[in-house]
Amino acid sequence: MPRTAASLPTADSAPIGRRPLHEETAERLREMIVSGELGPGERVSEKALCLRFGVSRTPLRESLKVLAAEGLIDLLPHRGARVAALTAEAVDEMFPVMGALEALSGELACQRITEEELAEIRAMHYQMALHHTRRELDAYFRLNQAIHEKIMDAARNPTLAALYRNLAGRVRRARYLANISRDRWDRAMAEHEQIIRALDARDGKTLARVLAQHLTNKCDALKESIARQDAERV
Amino acid sequence: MPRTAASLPTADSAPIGRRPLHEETAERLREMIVSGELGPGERVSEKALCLRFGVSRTPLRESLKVLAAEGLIDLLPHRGARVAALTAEAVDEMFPVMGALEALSGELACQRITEEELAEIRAMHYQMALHHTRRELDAYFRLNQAIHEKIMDAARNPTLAALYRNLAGRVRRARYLANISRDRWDRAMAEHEQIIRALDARDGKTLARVLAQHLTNKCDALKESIARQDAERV
DNA sequence: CACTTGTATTTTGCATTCAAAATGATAGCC
DNA sequence: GGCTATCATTTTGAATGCAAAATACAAGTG
Repeated sequence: MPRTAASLPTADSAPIGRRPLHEETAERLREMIVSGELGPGERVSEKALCLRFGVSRTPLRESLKVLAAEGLIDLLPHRGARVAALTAEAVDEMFPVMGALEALSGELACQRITEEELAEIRAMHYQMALHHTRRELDAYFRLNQAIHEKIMDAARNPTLAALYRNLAGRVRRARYLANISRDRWDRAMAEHEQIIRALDARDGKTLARVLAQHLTNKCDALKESIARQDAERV
Repeated sequence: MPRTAASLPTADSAPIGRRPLHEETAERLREMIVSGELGPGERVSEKALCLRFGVSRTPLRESLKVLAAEGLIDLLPHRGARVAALTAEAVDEMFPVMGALEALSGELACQRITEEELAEIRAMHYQMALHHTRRELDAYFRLNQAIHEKIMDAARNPTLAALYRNLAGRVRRARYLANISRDRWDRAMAEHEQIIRALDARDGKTLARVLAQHLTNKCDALKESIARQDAERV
C-alpha cells in the first residue's frame, strides 16, 4: 500500500533542481527591505523590479503577496505596494512580542543547549565585548544579532524561531537610525554578561527575565531614536 | 504639497471597491483548511480549486503562496501544494509559543482592559460554564476560543494578536479529534475560573502564569488525542 | 513476476495578454 | 488664477498560453 513513509514528500538527499523564481525574488526583496535599500513607505513598482530582477510580473507579484503576509510591505488594492512603515506604534507592538519569544527561547535553550553551542556563544560574546570596547558599532550589531539567533536555535523550536526572525527582520530595518548612546550601549553589554551567566548556569527563569528586560531596553532606545528622527523630519 | 497625512494610505472612509480575488480565495482556503474540509497532508489541486472558486490560476496561486507563508500549506516545487500536516512535533512547537503569546496578552490586558470588556468576558465565561455543565462540547469550544480572543484584543496589540491568530488557526484544525476527557475538561474549566479571577484583580503576573499553564495542559490533551489517533491509524 | 525503460498525460512555473482602475495631463469654466 | 471635468497614460488585477517538470501508464526485459 502506498501510504508508507517512503511515499511521503520527505526531502531526501538534496534536490538539485533550481528554486522557483518567486522564492528567489521574495528573498531578494526581503533583503532589499531589511537592508534599507528600500526605505519605509517607499513605493514598490512592479515594473521596475521586474526589469531589475529580469523576471515577469507573475512570480514577482507572488513574492509581494508573501512579503505582505510577513508584514514587510503593505498592499494597497489597485494602488500598488509600499514598504511597510516602521512607526513608533509598530515598534511598541513588536518589541514586547519579541521579548516574550526571546524569553521563551531562553527557557528552552537552558534545557536543550549543548556544551559546544554554549562555548560558541561564549566566544561570540567575548568577540562582541571586544567590539564594544573598540566602539565598533556595526560589528557589534552583527555579533549581537548572531548571539540571539544562536540562543534561538538552541531552543530547538523552528516555529518559534521563524516567528522571531520575522519580527527581528521587520525591526532590523531601523538599526541604521539607532544612534545608540554610550550609556545605553554599556547597559546592553552588561545585560549580555547576565545572559551568558544565566545560560552558563542553565537558569531558564533568570535568562527569560533578562532577555525580556534586554528587549524592553532595546525598544526604549529605538523609540528614542525614532522620536529624534521624527523630530528632525519636521 | 502632497506629502501630507491625507495623501498617505490611511484607510479612509471604507473603500467600497470589491476585494481582490487573491484575498477572497485565500480566506476561503484558510477556512477550508481550518475547518478540516481539507485534511492534513491532503493534496491541493490548483485546477480543482480554480474550478470550484471560479477564478483563474493566477490569483489562486498567489493565495497558495500566502497560505504557505502562514504555515497552513506546504509547497513542494513542481509538485504542488499539500495541506500542512499537524504532527505531534509541530503541536509541541506551537503550544509553548502560543503560551508565551497568551501570557503576554494577559499581562497587557490587565493593564488595558476596560470594565465593559471585562464584563463581557465574565458573561461569556458564565455562558461557557453552562455549556460545560451541560457537556455541550462544541458550544464550549466556541466560547472558549472567543474568550481567549477577547483577552487578546484587550491587550491592544494587533501584531501580537495576528501572530496568535495564525498559530491558533493552525492548531484549531485538530479540535475535531480532541476527544477531551471529563477530567481534563473539568480542569480546564477550573483554570478558566482562575483566569477570570486574575483578570478581575488585574493581576498580570498571575494571569500570565495561569494562561501559560492552561496552554501547556491543552497541549498535553491534544497530544494525547493525536497519539490515540495515530495509534488507531496503524 | 518484479523491475526498468520509454511514452503520453497532467500539472506546475512563468510569460504574455487583456481589461479595469488609478494617475497624470490638458482643456474648459467660473 | 484657481477649480473642475474630460481624456490619455500608466499601473494594477486577472486570464490565457506555452514550456518544463512530474506523474501515470504501457511495454519490454531479465
